[in-house]
Amino acid sequence: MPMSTSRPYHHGDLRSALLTAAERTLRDKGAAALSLRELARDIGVSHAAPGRHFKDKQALLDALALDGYDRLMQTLATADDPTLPLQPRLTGLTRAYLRFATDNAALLELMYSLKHDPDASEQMAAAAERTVQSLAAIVAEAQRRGEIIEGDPAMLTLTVGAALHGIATFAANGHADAQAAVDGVDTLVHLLLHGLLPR
Amino acid sequence: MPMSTSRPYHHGDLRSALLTAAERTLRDKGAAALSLRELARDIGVSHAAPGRHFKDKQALLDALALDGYDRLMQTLATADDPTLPLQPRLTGLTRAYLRFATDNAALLELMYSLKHDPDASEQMAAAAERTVQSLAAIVAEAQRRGEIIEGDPAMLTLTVGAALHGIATFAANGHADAQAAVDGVDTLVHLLLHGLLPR
DNA sequence: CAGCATTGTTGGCAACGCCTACATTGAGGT
DNA sequence: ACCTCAATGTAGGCGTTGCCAACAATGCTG
Repeated sequence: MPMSTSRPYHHGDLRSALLTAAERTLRDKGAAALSLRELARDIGVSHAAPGRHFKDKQALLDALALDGYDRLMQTLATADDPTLPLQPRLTGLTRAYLRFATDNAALLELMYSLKHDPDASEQMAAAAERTVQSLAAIVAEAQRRGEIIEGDPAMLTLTVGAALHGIATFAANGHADAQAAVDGVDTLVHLLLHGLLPR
Repeated sequence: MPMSTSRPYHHGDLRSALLTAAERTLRDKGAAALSLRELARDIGVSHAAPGRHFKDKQALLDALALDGYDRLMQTLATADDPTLPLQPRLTGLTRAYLRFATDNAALLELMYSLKHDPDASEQMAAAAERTVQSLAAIVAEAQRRGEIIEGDPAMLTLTVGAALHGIATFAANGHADAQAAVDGVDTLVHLLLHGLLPR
């Protein structure tokens, strides 16, 4: 493998090299600052080479977002401890989501961005749906155990999911101080479970 | 005013014309598809004219976002009925926010976007803060009336705000069907108030 | 009415996304 | 072993964009 003197004509794994470099740029300078030509320069290939692997700039962004969903789901799966009672279990999940959101703010924004290619949008929706499903499973299980009230599990999931997503985006955008948000997770989950009305 | 034959040298109100046209493009084709030169063409001025009113493309986007905050706050203020008990009051507000989010999805995405000019970011944060404050006032008032539990009002506000914001972005992004979200508002607010635990 | 700040115009520059034609490579079939 | 061919990378060009500088028209203000 003659890699020391002159780069071989074929890069070998340009596609993943592009994704890695793009992820870095996304993290550092945001999605709008991402340029295919600049990526090509950084990697050391010609300006048209990326076109072989992504028909579009948007196609690359879509791939990045899809990978983000995978990583998010894996993060949540790792953080989830099914042996815990509901409240600490949700608290842990929320913390994990919050950390992911603050660590990957630009990526999260991209994942939730409105303009993806129609077909990529389907994959996106499917990925999001899988994430929601894992939450729905937790809710359904808690219902079975009698830990939480009965009622349309989809609505319960939607409510919990909305709260989690909301706090995560607040943290990612700095609308709520990140550390304050993390500290407030216990309270937030508690409020979600016990409600705001006096008991 | 010689406006019939040849446009006068000065447009008269180019700044607001730009904002209006930009709003339309934003709604139709998204923020990324917005081009200063195209706006200038549509309005009928030279391609450099917008530069007199917005130093940057980002400056125009920032102005658009700030206007969005104003409109959102006005929408919420109009929808708010302080004479109502907490639950229907919150339900009404949530519905209004949901409608705004679905009617102005691209604008909302822009408003919550990460990359604004630093000074514009301050105004942005201030605008968001004002919106949160109006919600905080409702929470505080409900606490005074004994309608909801005591405790750090900031945390209660954060929780409610996160849920509202989450459901709104879900609806705007189509992750939850818009109509389903609207129909679910009653349930969502009810869950927020009563909690998920059995009583 | 003279001067000057405001607002618009023209032209140019570099960068970008995307396209087409061509070059190099590796893998599979005979 | 060869030959073909799809896959991958290169070179160049086109149209558009954001931004800048130099110049022109306008209208306010002393």
